[in-house]
Amino acid sequence: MTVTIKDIAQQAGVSFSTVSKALRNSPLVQESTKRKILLLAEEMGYRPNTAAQRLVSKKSWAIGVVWPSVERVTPSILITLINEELEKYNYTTLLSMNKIESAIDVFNRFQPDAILIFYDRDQSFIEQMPYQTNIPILYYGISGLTPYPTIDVLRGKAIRLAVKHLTGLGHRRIAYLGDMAHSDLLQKEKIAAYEEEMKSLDLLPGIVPIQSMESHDGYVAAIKLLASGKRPTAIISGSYDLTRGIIRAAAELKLDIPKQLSIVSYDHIPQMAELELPITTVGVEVAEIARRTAELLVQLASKEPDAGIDDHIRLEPVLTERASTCRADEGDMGSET
Amino acid sequence: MTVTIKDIAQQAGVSFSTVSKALRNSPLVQESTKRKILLLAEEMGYRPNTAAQRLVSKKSWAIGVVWPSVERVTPSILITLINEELEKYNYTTLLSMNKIESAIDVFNRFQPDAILIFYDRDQSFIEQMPYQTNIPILYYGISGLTPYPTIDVLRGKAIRLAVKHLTGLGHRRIAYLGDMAHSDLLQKEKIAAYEEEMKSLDLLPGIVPIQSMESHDGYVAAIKLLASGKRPTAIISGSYDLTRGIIRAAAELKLDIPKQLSIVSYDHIPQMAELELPITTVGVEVAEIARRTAELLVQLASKEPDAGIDDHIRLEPVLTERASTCRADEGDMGSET
DNA sequence: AATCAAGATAACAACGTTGTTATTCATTTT
DNA sequence: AAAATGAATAACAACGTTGTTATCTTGATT
Repeated sequence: MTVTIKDIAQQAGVSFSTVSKALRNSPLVQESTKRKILLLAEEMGYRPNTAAQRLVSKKSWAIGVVWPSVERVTPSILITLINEELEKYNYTTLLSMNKIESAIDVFNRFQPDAILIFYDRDQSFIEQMPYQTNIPILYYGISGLTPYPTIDVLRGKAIRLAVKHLTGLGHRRIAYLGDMAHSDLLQKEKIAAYEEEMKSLDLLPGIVPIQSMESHDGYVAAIKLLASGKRPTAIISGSYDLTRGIIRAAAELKLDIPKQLSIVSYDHIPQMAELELPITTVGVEVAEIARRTAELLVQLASKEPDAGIDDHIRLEPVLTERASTCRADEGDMGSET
Repeated sequence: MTVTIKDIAQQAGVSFSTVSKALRNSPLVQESTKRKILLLAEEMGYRPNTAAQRLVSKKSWAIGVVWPSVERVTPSILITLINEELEKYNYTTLLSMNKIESAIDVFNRFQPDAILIFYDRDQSFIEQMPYQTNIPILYYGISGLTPYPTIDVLRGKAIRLAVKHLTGLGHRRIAYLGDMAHSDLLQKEKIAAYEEEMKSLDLLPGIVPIQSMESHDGYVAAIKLLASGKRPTAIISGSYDLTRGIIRAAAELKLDIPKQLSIVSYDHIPQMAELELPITTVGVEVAEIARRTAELLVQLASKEPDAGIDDHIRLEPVLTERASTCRADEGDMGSET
């Protein structure tokens, strides 16, 4: 039913190996026959059989991604960008939404050249390691806890940058608004850094714990925080989604950003600059994360035991100053407790 | 590097074809050798090479899904369930997050046995049809507009059920809260049905248009709607996400559901019963959609030009009464305009 | 003891590619 | 004119499976 190189060969009156070479633009076949074959292939609707290619070449040109059905914005942007980066290397991205274990099963059957696993706080993944597979694995978002290559952001450092930026602007009452859910190690690292940094500056940490990371959670928490008497002059937000909620809350309470409230948000994504009010951010630019992740994946995929590749990357965050932060207004400033 | 049946054969001292048969549990090989081979395979960490299997069997046992990076809850649940259903048929689900055209490209290379495309309002998909592929395609969520097999919910009918239920309970002021974005045909069908049904009952339709389908949009719209003087006694919500927003709004305004406000929501998902207040819903149970979709996909995948399969399915919605609706309270009822 | 059946295993072709090696044929070189 | 060269193409093996066919045992039947 489907067209193979043999069918083309017959039509063209050449051997099938000539067709193969012509399609791969080998210098071993004459220009004129090459053109003829290419034309025929197009006409006949030829599509190479990847199973056969894979069988002989040992490459699938696919990267499997374990995608823990996330609904948050930032990871969703990240995976989109990684996909784009991988396309540049001629790789195709395939997602599996199963739990890690069974996703690995799927990929064992499908044999992508490498697997990318996103850390998911709902997965008790540690017990299951190491996974039963011989496909190289890259973990995103969790350093130090897996035997596998990892790429991650120095989250703690990002938060420290935020604290320093705000104290540098004269702020003393700086609250942190973020997820404190039980097992989410990514969030924990940020919170620990915040507390440490504040204490080292002799400031009182004020953490607003919330259960989930949705925008509305940020809104509710911010309303509560800002409506109280001794409100902070600055907030560090744990994510883009939360920040949107905080902005809504501030608008509702008629608080001027940044005059009455400075905001620094984690998550360095383009959307931050496109909000009604451009937000000062800390974090690694999501495009850079994507670039580095894709690069590392491709290295891992090419199996050459190249030895020397650095496969425990922690990316350096930066602070990007935008319109949401300014000097603390002395008049509006509360006394530190 | 990787273990093949030939390696096992050598270890076991039998021919590789015997190994193949043993692994597939053929009756043609002795029980004792079968056991020996199975054991060896396990020990040596054998994994069948799917490329080879596919090459000879012409089946990939995979279904490709074009997944338009959706962040809404319901489609996300749906795809999860479809995945589970397909596993029962031994199929594996692979997602591609590319735009339809390039997702098709990916799948052309990977050759799943069928492709499922989710209708996405952001895709101007119609111009591109028909797609360049010979893999069978199933469309979800858009009937009548594609030449491809389709599975869909009778959305209009669902909304009519909602209107009838509410009028049957004596409600006359019934608002519809849903997305009216430009090009979203799925939403349009619901709105049209709502208007028609209301008019046929001599009631004045009241549509609250919103731009997006996120929970917060529902919240904002509901606050505006309910805080006004002549508020409706019932709301029909266009989706689960919106409904959550509406519930929050009602709580904030101290409106009792259902005494002061009845709610019927589109989207028949289990989560509806698990909210603080179980919600009356209309729609096709998401598990049923998943079941029927998987069933149809498998039929399409098995290529047999079975002729007789019905490949334009529209599912019948049902109304599930829960705690969010009750008789209209005469006292609280506004006069219809 | 020679023949037959059957049960068990081995051998082989095929799937659609790629890469290597062999063949053909027209040219150039002697 | 015979030999050497080189370009173009053909032939073939290999990748790891599956399914069909062939071969070899072993024990039962005559």
